[in-house]
Amino acid sequence: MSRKNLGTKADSVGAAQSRPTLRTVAAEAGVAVTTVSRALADDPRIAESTRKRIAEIARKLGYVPNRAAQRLRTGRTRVISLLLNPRHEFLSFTSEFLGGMYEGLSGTGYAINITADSLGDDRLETIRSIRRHSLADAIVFTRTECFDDRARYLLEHDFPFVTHGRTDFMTPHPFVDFDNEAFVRMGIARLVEKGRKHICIVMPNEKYTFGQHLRFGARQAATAHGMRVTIPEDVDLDSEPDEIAATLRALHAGSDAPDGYVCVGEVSALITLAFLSDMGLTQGVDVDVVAKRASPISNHFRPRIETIDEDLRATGRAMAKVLLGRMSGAPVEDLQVLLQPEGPFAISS
Amino acid sequence: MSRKNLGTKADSVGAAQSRPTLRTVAAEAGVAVTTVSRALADDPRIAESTRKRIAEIARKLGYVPNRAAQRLRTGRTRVISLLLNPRHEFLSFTSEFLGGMYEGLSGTGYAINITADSLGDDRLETIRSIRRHSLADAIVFTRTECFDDRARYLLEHDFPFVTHGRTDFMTPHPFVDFDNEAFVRMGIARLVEKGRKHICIVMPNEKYTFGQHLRFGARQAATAHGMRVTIPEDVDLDSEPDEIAATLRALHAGSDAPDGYVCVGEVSALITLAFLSDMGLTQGVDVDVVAKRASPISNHFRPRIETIDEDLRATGRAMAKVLLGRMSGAPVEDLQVLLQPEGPFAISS
DNA sequence: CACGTGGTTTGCAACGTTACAATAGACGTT
DNA sequence: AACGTCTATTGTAACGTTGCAAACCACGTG
Repeated sequence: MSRKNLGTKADSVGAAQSRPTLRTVAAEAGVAVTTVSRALADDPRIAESTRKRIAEIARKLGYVPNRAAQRLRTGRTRVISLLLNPRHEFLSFTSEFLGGMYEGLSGTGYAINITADSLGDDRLETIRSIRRHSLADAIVFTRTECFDDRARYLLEHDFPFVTHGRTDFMTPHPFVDFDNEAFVRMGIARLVEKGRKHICIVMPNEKYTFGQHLRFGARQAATAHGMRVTIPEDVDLDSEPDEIAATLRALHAGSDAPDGYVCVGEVSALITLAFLSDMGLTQGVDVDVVAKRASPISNHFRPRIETIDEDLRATGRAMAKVLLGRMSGAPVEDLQVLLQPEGPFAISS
Repeated sequence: MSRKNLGTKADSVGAAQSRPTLRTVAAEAGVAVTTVSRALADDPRIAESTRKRIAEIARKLGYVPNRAAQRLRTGRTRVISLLLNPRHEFLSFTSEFLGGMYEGLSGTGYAINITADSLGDDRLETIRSIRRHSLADAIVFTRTECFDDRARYLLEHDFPFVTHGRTDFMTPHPFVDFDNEAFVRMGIARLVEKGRKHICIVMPNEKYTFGQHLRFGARQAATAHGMRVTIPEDVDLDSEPDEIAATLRALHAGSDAPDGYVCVGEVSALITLAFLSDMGLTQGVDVDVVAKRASPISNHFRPRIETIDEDLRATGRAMAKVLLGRMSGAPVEDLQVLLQPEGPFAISS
């Protein structure tokens, strides 16, 4: 039971119960610890033959590297922090996106760590803490703002990060974004095809860069098609559903009410459909709705609406790729991805 | 620029740029490293006066403990792994739940790590890997099955875990569950109040324990109220929406069609409402629907349905509490939480 | 005045890994 | 035969923390 190790170095069997370490493997292979470390890291300085032999022995012994020791030694964590805002990210967004990131990181040894970015008052505090405690090698966040303080902080400290969405900073940084301009143009074009004359965009948010892109794309399309486009002010994605419904109602009450709606997300779509239902308006007759679909739940919305898709799983995968690129020092121009919308699709199922 | 440290021990200033360590603090305070370690860990062996003094110095120097070193030394990670199935958990479920867990763990120094539990073929492999690589101190998973292989494995290896949902194992283990029996009884009772005669439960899954509870509760309620309850077979939560709709349609086509529906989740509710809409059935007239509400999106469903709430945020918080309890060795009977449904509520907004 | 007795504090030795400088062979060149 | 020049491998020393055994220091006691 308590067989003690006597030899300090030459014990090839030794520690019966605990996990094998580099030393165990080295003893078994009759080489130095360093050699094993290098061999397993595919260091070219180790001869192919010994490399193979050591790999085989390590496999046989069931050796797994101790992450904590690696972290201590190298200072890198192999962890990526995903910042989530628990007040906002209650939607399917998170999971699809997460799944994609996970796919993209699988096999790389990187783990994803969830961090809520604003349980306290100061969301920067969370990021500072990640940096100071070395909790992650890189940070990802969403709902990027035009002059995002998080991005500014991370740029200043040269800490690897990737944003979902662009910023308006002069300094380029890695991002993955959805082409919301194209999205809104497509949405409006589709509604124009259907003969709609006055289109309401529900509900971009000026604060976020993607809101700016939506506005810009909407204005472009309005000019191109010579038609009316309304973007309600003082109300946005983050507003209470009641407020949003009230705004839509007010807009509808005026003369020249919208007869087409482009919804920028799934909650927006649900709210819009609820509004139409409450007002007794019929989709496809009185008005038409086109919405961004980012998850399968859109398929079940009734009345059916047409959708233009944002592939969040692909977004997550792209995010992972960009992250890995950032950490291996790829040039920033290769780390800026703009994903295109697909559609419009009529929901069939 | 390259000022070298000369003294090995007595350098109180030294390393200008890098993070202060225990040694730095010790040097500054003129005490041993061990003393600092103990002082910061509130070890009673350190005199109150020195403890305070050291704490103050540590604060001033901006000392933060190196997690990697702590992990290496203690063997504990301060990480909790949340297993998610990327094929299933695409819903708001995840985020609300996550938010709650995060709240519950905030201030404890524990981080949440996301792990997809079945990107490969074998979901146990993921868990083995967590155990073998010491990637986490505890594991959380959802969609618990009656004889869950994950739970069995973790029980066998005495690895801390908490399930969302119960199992049928004899060995008790920590869990947090929602009282689905009570939920379905409430749902049926409400439909009975509304004069409904034949109720369909959409769509529990036999495989999961919660499906069993739903069935059991439904049968109980059926007997109590002397009414008909149908639980479609061969189709469940995880089925394709098309199949589910087809089943509902088939059921509706038969004589004695259901006139009341209890939906066990938000997707189920959306699918049911879509089905009703497609069939031209009017909620509140031809049929009534009661659904579990687990996130704010239910509020926007139209036609409005009554809901019975599962508070996922509270679930997450309870989860965190149970986890902490498990890791500090609390008796298992204190680590079994059954949360009650609230409602029924008529959606107002 | 020597002597335990507690409460405090100290040094040392790990934990498992990797970076760095050094060394041992093998081999062709002068 | 002595010399450099590779290439493959080795030892040693950290990284920052905590557990353990030992030591210190008043202080009251016999």
